[in-house]
Amino acid sequence: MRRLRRSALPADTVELARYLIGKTLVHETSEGRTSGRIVETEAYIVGDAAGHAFRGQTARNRSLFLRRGHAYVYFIYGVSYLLNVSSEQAGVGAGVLLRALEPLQGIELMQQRRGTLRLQDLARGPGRLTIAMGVGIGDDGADLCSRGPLWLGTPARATGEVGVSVRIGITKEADRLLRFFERDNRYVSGTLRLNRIR
DNA sequence: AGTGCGATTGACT
DNA sequence: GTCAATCGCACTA
Repeated sequence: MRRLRRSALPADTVELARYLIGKTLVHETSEGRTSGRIVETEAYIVGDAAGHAFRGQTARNRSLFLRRGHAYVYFIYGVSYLLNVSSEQAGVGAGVLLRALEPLQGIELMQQRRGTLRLQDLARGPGRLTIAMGVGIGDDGADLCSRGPLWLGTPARATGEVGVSVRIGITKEADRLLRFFERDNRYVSGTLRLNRIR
């Protein structure tokens, strides 16, 4: 498993969201290494009313405006941290939300962090994903394509068919088909109906 | 300074 | 299946 170069990342938000399915997310901390296959993403594109960059750059969302391949981490509902990958050129605000992982390495550590043994629940859902991976607000702005502790890696195995659906949990722009997932993967979140869609 | 609400989760019927 | 918890942020005044 090797680090993905920035030049390998598609320079378009939707293409990147699809591209990241099957790739790996790795985090190395003092507790150990955790990694997982990315099995579900959502694109938050330029001009998207549901995107955090829609009203321009602020202190909170500035990482979304970094060139592609940087982490944007934010706190939501007073409960969860969510991880995005910035997706456009510097100064343009857009990103890809990582919604679910299939655990690969450090499963015991993930179980400890999540307080459950169920593999299927370790990183199914964007808030659970960050807990399992030990990702927090301190990782906001991290470059995922440099030699840092948090990085994107090449696929651990072949990627299955990629499905498309509407995004989950939003009210604005709710009918856009900007959610991507590996079909028939049990670590994907969402309802059966959503995940049947091609 | 006050207010409304959100890219969720876990508990509960 | 439904629903409350919880708090930082952005917007209004």
